[in-house]
Amino acid sequence: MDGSVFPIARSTLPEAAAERLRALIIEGDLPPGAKLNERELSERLGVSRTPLREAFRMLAADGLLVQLPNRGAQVVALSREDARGAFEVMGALEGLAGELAVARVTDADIADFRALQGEMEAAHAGRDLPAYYRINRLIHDRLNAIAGNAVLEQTCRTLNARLHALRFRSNLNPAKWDQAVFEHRSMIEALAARDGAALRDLLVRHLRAKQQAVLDSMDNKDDKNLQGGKAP
Amino acid sequence: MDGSVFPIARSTLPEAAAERLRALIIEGDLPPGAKLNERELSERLGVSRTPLREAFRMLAADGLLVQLPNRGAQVVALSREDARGAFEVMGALEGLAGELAVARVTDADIADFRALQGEMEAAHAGRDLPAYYRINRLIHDRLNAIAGNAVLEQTCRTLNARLHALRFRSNLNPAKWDQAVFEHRSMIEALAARDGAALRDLLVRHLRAKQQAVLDSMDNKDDKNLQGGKAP
DNA sequence: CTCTGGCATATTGTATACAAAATGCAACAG
DNA sequence: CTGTTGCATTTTGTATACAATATGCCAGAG
Repeated sequence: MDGSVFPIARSTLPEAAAERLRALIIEGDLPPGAKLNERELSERLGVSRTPLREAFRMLAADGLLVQLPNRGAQVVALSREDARGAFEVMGALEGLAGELAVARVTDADIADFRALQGEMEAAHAGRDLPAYYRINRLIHDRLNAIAGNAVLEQTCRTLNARLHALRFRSNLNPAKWDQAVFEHRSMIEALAARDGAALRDLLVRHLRAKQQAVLDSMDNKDDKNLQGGKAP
Repeated sequence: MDGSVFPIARSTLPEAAAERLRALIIEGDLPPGAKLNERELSERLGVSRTPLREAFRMLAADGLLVQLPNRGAQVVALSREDARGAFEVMGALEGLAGELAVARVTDADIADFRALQGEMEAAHAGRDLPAYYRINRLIHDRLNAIAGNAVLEQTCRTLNARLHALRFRSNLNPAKWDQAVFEHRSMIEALAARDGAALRDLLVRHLRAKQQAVLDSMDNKDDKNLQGGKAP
C-alpha cells in the first residue's frame, strides 16, 4: 500500500442535507430570516428529521442559521454590523494568508497567478461578472492554499459562505470593478516580489473596498427588504 | 416593555451535552484521539443518543472532534502543524482586535486594564499560575469585547477552545512567563496611547511567543504521547 | 373595543426501534 | 505460520413515535 489515501466521497445524509441547504441559502432561495419548518423541509429533501436536525447544527455553527430553543431554526439575517465585522475579520485572515504565502510561493505558482490574472482581466473586459467572480474566488482560494495553514483555510471558507449570500447581491459598480482588477494586479506583483507586508496591506485594503461595496448596497433601499437586517 | 430582553438560560439538551463534552475534552478527561462511543457516552451523560449526536456536530464544527462516517467521533489530535496554524490565525485575529479596540477604548476601560494588569503582576509575583491564566484570559476577552466585532469575538472563542487543550499543558518556563507579563504591560501602554499599529504588532508577537512555548512543549517527549499527533 | 385566559393545533425536543455498516474473531486454505 | 473469508457482534445511521413546548384562535370579562 502506498501512503496516499483514497477517501471515497461517502457523504452521510446530514452532510448532504447541509450542503443542499447551504446552496439554498446562498442562492437566496431561502431568504434571510426565513423560518425553517423541520417536517416540511425533511419532506422536500427526502430525509427524516433526525439527519436534517444534524444539518441544522452544522449550518448554525457556520453562522448560516440561528437556532432558537423550541422555536426552530431560521436563516440568519445579517445586520449591517455583522457584515462589517465579517469583512473586517476576512481582511485580517486574507492578510495573514498573503504574508504566509510569500514565504512559500514558488515561481510556478506566480506564473499560474499571472495566468489567472489574465483571465480575470479578460472577464473584466468582456463584462462577464460571473466569470470574474469565479476567477476571483479561484485566486483567493489558491492564495490560501499556498499559505499552507489548514486552520486559516477552513476559517476563511466558513466566513466566505456567510458572506456569499451578501456579496452576490452587491451590484459592483464599474468604477469599483476597475479598481478591484487593478488591486489584483498589484497583489500579484507584491507576491512576485515576495513583499509580505505590501501584500498584506493590499489584501486588507482590497477587502475593505469589498466591504464598502456590500455595505453601500445594503444601504440601498431596494436591497434592504431582502436582508431583513436588525438595524433600522 | 423596555427594549432589553431577558433570555432565561433555557439550555437545550444538545447544548448542555456539548458544553459538558467540551469541558471533558479541554480538561483532558477525554484525551486527544479518544474514540467516543455513542451509547456509552449517552448513558454517562444521561441523555439519549439523538441530542448527543447533535452535540457531536457542534463540537465537530468547533474543531474539537472529528467525525468519520460510520466510524463515529473522536477527539481531535492536533498535529504540530495544526497548532502552529491555529496560533497564526489567533495572532491575526487578536491583532485585529487590538487595532479595532484602539478606536473605541475609553479612559475607563484603560483604567480597568491597568487594574487587571496589576492583578496579573501580583499573580506572577506570587507564582500563581492558575490565577495568571484566568486574568490573562480576562484581559484578552475584554480587548475583544471592546473591539466591538461579534464575528471576531465568536471566531476567537472557537479557536481558543481548540487551543486550550494544548495551552494548559504548556508548562510556562519562568523566563517566558516574565516576558509575557512584560509584553502585557507594553500592550496596555500601546492601548492607552491609542497606537493601533503598535498594539497589533505586540499582540502578534505575544501570540507568536505563546505559540513557541506550546510547540516546544509538544516537542517534549513527555507530552508527545498525550497528544497523539499525526507528525512522527 | 381591548385584553386576558384557556383550549386546539402545530412544531420542536427527545427517546427508541430498526437498518446498515464496521469490527473482531475464528475457521480454514495456502 | 500467514493470510483470507465469512459470520457474530458491536456500533453507527436513519426513521419514527411520543412528550414538551409554542402558536393561534375564540370566548368572555372588563
